[in-house]
Amino acid sequence: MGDTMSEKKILIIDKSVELFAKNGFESTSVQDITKACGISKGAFYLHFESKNSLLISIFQLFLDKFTEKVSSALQMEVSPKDKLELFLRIQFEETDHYSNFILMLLREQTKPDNNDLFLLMKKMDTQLNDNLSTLLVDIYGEDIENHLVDMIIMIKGLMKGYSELIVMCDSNFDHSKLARYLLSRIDSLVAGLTTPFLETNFFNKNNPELDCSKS
Amino acid sequence: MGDTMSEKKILIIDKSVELFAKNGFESTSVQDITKACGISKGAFYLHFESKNSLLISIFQLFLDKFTEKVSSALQMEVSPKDKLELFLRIQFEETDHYSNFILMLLREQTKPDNNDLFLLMKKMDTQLNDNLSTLLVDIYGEDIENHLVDMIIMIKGLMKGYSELIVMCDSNFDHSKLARYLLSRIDSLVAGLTTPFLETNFFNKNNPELDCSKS
Amino acid sequence: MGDTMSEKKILIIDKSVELFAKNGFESTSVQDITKACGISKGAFYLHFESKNSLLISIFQLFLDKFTEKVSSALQMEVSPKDKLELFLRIQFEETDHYSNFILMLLREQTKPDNNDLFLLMKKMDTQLNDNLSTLLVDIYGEDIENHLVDMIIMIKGLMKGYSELIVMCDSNFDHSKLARYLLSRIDSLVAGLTTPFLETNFFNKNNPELDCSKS
Amino acid sequence: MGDTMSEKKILIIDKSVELFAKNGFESTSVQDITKACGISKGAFYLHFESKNSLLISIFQLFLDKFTEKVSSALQMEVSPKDKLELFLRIQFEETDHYSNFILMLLREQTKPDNNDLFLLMKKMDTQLNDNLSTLLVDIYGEDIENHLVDMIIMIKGLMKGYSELIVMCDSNFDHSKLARYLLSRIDSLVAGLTTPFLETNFFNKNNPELDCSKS
DNA sequence: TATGAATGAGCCTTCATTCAT
DNA sequence: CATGAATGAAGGCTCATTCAT
Repeated sequence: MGDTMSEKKILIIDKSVELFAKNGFESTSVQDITKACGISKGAFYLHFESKNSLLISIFQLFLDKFTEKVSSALQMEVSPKDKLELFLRIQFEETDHYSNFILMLLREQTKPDNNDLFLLMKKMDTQLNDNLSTLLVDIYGEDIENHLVDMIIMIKGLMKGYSELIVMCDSNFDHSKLARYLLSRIDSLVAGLTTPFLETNFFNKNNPELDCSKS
Repeated sequence: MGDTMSEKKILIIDKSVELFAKNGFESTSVQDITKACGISKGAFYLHFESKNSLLISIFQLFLDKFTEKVSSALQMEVSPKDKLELFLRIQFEETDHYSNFILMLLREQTKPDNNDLFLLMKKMDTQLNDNLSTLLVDIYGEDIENHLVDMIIMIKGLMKGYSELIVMCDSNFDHSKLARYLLSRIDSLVAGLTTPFLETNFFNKNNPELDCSKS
Repeated sequence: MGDTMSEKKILIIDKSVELFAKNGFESTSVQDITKACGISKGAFYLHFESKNSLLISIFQLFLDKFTEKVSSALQMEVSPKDKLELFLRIQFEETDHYSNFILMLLREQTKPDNNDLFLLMKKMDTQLNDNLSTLLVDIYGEDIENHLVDMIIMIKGLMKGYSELIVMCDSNFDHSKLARYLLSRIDSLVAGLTTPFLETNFFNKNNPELDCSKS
Repeated sequence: MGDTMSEKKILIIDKSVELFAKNGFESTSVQDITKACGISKGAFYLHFESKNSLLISIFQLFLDKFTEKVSSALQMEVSPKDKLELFLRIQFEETDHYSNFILMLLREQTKPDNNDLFLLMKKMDTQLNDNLSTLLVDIYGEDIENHLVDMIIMIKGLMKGYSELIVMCDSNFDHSKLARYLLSRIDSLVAGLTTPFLETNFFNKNNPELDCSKS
């Protein structure tokens, strides 16, 4: 997986992302994929161990790209608020790109074989939480700490609300504008905070193993 | 379906909700269901026409209960704000109950046969939007109208954020307290509104047929 | 079976003849039959050992009625030619009545269980052959004997040709007229006979066990 | 279907013709077929879309061969009577080959899916009628026209009478001799014609759509 | 590398038959 | 006599995966 990928492998991934997104994982047969790629069924298994491992490869690939984008954004020398805006924009951009596939992913949860996938998704969510934490503290100072958990839940909620719009409609939203809009909403939310709903250590306390912070 | 259900039928629904939630619809075989119920494969078809119709029955059942609860809440003689609070609480309570199943539902979108299901979900979402609209105008007056679409998207996002928590963790949240908390957050959001992101007629404009307001 | 039949049993036979004729034996379920009769599935098995035994009962019943009609006709004191005419007419009348069912019967041939049915059909055909033999000799004298086998084959062919018409179309043919018409054709055939095609002992020689004279 | 067929496909057709003929279509499972062929269940679907489409393929195949044989015969430069003889011989030869299967075919009338099959059979019968019409007029002149419908019914009856013999027994009949024999019988029939039984336009009048001339 | 025929487990569904009531 | 819920074998079909070429 870490290897540079062959053209064929990339082709398979591209086409299958498309098909999975459109029809779902279970309803897309290996045959469908190979036909879309113009290759033989055998060729598929030359590149992937199984249909399931393809799914994991795709997600891994997505996660890698995403992580890289985000971390390079976070290293830029701009104000914390600009960083959060950038961060939000990246979320929307990536959602826009992988959207349907991501939606589909949410389905194939806990099957024994897909446990690897589950772990990957958990890892991704943890990253997201950590990044948001850091950004929020950078922006709003240490006073926000009592509200961190709530804020993260809410921000992810807001993002998901608009992400779904991006997925469901083909609306070509202006991601930059949307990011700025949400930044402003976040400001409002923070301004009105009084008593937190969730405890500060909520993420650590709940389901130490199967962490609750899964999105 | 409206009939009083036989014990067996209820058993099948209960177990299948559980299994669908855990493994997904496609990955749960009728065999799995009947085994979990301790009945024969044939017995399943005594109660449901098909695996698919079971899915629809479940959703219909959920929708009926939910609709009833909501509409009786909306008819209570309390302040608009109290109504919204009640409304939110009901969402969380119901989510808590059907949780995983609902999550799973979001997946089986495109299958031809599940078109009925899709329509049901669309209907439910439209109801949700309408109810929220009315409540918001009641509370914040006509000035909110320009922001209705954004507010609905955001409120649904916030609710979903916390709903997922309810689903993922087994945390016994205080739904009342959560509703009050969110009410306060909604106040903050409204207080900070300036320029809307989405147009007022967004729901009507996008995919008139296959309305975008699907959640 | 020899017993006088209960009303219920007759009801079942009537309805099932109809259904078998319309949809075929395999495609008609016991459920279909009991629903058409307005009785429970259990009641069916009170009257018939199995679906298969029902089939045999029906055929037996048909055969009994038919045999009786024919034999009473053959005992009438009329000219041999009139007897043949009567004989032909009965064939068409019965065909008209049981038509679709008879057609259907031709299908469920040799299945292990239906061996009884096969024997019944063989028996019926043998009777038919014997009757035709006697009548032909009565009419055309001993000279016809060399041609008996051919004549039987041909007469049955002619009858079947017109029987199919009766079955396929709903044409209300005048069975009497048709019988007279065929009588005339048979005359023509006999008039032109020269060298037989089949040997006199054809029916006895071929397949002693599984006699070839099956229709 | 027009393609040259793979050996495997031919094997499946051969074995299934045999099994269908012996047990009927409904009572022959795909499993039965594949077992008889020594292949796996899945392999069947590599060659045929469905069990039903196999049936149609077989019939189509038979019809093609048959049509070709007949039409090449009809183009030969011989006397009309010789043509009819040839025509009859071909019927018997082909019957001899596909025999039981054809018999079985007559059964699966009403199934929705088998509508294609029904149309094919109707087409074949219409061809048969047309060919016989032409041949009869060529041989017996225009005087026969009033009797065409009856003659066709009767000739098909005679043919069926002997065809069944071919099917039921394994008798190795001399098809040539049989054809000549029947030619002579047809002569006798024509010689004795007086008043027709069926009207000239019978085929056109009855069930214009679902023509009655189905055999 | 690449192919695609072949496999066989598994899926949804139907249905003849049984049996407790 | 009558019921109908329950059974489970069997049917048509799909599909991930393998393997000889």
